[in-house]
Amino acid sequence: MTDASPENESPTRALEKLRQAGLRPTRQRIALARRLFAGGDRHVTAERLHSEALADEAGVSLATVYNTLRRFEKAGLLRALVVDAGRSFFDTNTAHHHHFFFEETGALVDVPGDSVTVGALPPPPPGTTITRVDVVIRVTGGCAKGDGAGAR
Amino acid sequence: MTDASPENESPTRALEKLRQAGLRPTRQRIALARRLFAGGDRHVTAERLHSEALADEAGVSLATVYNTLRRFEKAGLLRALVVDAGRSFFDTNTAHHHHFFFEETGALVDVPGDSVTVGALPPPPPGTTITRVDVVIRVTGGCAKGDGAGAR
DNA sequence: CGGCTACATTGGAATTGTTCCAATTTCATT
DNA sequence: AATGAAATTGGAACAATTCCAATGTAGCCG
Repeated sequence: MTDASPENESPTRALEKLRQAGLRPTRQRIALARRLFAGGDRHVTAERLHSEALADEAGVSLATVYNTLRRFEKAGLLRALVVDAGRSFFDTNTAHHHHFFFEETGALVDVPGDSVTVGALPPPPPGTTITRVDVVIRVTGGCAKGDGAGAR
Repeated sequence: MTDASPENESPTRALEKLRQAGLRPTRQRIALARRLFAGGDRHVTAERLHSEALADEAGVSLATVYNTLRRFEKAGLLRALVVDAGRSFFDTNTAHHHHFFFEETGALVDVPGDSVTVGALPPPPPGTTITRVDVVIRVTGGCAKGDGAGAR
């Protein structure tokens, strides 16, 4: 039986990620990395991850959650995105993809595969380079499940 | 000579907008509406608009700026957008269009015309309706001018 | 006009999400 | 085990925004 819940998941994947990023594998980082990378793709806020991590044996302070998320982001393990005022999401899927945003619930869900294509891009203003193109499809009315990672 | 600066601009357009939205044309709202709607399209933050409005005769408090922006938005006179953490922009162009975001300067500029086209949209999750699709093209390196309204 | 009422404005306090900081702890190496 | 660099932590500091209760004003009605 292969139980993939963050709790029981072998820390292998988490450790890999940390080593891959050249980050010291501390107790806290491992705990956070497990929660982030054990299952499928996730979209978490700092607060959410923190409250989850409280359940873990090694308590993790909110400051550390913020530090860690920022480090992970800088290391390319996460992508930050801002969709509504006042909170940032961190997306464990760093590949190029887009999002549904449920206006009522504030949930964020990956758009499956390549079902969004941006046609022509305008030339970037002279002297600039495009670093990334974000598409957010705002939807309303659904029963958005908390933290979806969309289809692959 | 047709001077279109907010100061001298006849309040006609501003008043129209207010009446159109069924909002009481108070001194403060008129002042703000003039600044917002007198020239071309704009992208302002609350703080920015507030500091501009201090120059106007009728002082406008920050609280009122926030109230007014929210009302204007609800009335469809403005569109709010959030691009980076910690501040909202209000866009006087409520038509369907997209944006360049200058990562260094935090400036936001309209993408000219229809030069971005979103190809296929995925079906919205069951039970939901798409309210809007935002495309943000993040660029870096340019000498972003403060508050651009892009080409038409 | 004078006054009534509902709506607006205001300053300041409160909230929220996030960053900063200085002191302590932990990791990795020797 | 000792050491130095890097990480963690609680709490203070911050910035953007909202809330609140008191005051002011627009518009209406007689």
